Amino acid sequence: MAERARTYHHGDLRAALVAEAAAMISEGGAASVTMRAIGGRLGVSHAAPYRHFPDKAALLVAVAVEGFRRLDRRLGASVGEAPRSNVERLRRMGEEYVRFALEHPAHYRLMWGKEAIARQDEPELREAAGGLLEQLVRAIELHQNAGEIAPGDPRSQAYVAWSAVHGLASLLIEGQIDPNVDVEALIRETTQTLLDGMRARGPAGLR
Amino acid sequence: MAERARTYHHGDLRAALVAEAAAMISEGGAASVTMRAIGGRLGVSHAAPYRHFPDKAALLVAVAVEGFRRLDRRLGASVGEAPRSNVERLRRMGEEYVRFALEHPAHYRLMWGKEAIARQDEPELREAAGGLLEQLVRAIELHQNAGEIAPGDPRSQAYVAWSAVHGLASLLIEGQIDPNVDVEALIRETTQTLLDGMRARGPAGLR
DNA sequence: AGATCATGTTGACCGCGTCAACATACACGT
DNA sequence: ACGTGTATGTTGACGCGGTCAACATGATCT
Repeated sequence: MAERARTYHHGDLRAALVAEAAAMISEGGAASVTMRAIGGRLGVSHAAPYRHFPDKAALLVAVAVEGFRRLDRRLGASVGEAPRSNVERLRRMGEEYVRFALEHPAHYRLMWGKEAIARQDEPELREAAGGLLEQLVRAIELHQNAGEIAPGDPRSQAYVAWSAVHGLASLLIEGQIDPNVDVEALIRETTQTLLDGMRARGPAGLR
Repeated sequence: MAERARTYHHGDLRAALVAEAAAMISEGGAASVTMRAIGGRLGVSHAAPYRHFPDKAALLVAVAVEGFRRLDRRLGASVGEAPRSNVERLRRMGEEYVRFALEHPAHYRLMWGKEAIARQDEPELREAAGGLLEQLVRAIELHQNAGEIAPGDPRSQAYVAWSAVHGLASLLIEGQIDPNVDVEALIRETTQTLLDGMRARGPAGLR
């Protein structure tokens, strides 16, 4: 981001808008992101963004989508180096998921701000979030085949796992967790409990 | 709510504001809650609310606090009728927690909207949310004493459990879960997996 | 070169949060 | 009963932010 700001036309305003919005979210929280401010920071008029996004919500959706993609890539990378047994993949994905949220709290929050975004349908958003789920499902299937976790619909198991890490991430981000607790330990305990629960059920059967 | 609207003074505007705001949130989502609109609906001027709350955030905090209290009471009630063994209490609390969120999505969302509320410190809010945690901790201790779940710091276990149900509630509310899945079944599977994970760990020990 | 479309700019509108100045009514000591 | 102070409401204004319409500029294609 160093070779423009020259003339009337910007070059690639759309991308710049998304990037700048993401940056502002990280710096000053979602409230600091204003159409006018973002335009100003890019040396462009307050209405320029409307040439690329129908409204603010659409811009935010784009930012959220980018967040999902980033998270997706990161989970993929974290799993690459993991041994493929002993639910190690799943564990790493879970831990990495929470860490991502902790590193980018405002961005993560935005990804979930249906209220703020309104567009719950936005196909792009659904798709981006769906990618995450897919990756989770694949990891679960892998562990299932290895007999490391209980058989069953991998999709619903994925939802369970997702719930656990998303919930923990939310609690941490929103400051609901006593600052004295050891966050890393809590993350480990959460994933461990989750994985224990997903391991083949005892003879008592399900339910 | 039927015997006022008579004169200059309202009687108990403060309470009415909180109630009305809560109602509007349920009806039209958080975005529909505006200081002016709420005043209008109560037959009062647009600035009247400022006699009771320093700003909008404060009003929303009050609404959120009320939500936490309601949820707290509800969990307490659900546990009352439960057998006190076999992690039944914990299971019911978890299921009831998620149901509450599903029944009052906008309200539930507000309770977590740090971004929307800003006041992360607000002692009242912390206290209300803390009450929930306390109740959870107590249930866990009870089951621990009965040897039904693993020993260990009940507080961190409570965070784990809270994470799971809060995460599931969020996913459901935000529409991240495939509408075709059986929600009730998913709730049961989530709590079951969680409880299985919390049950006394196998001989392999922790971690 | 000329026409056309995409991209920016300017200037306005409106709603919302908030504040200051003013109004009213209730409470309380006399 | 009677003032009078304080809590509670009202009015009007300000500024900000989202958005739109009208206009300007520049790239692109022939």
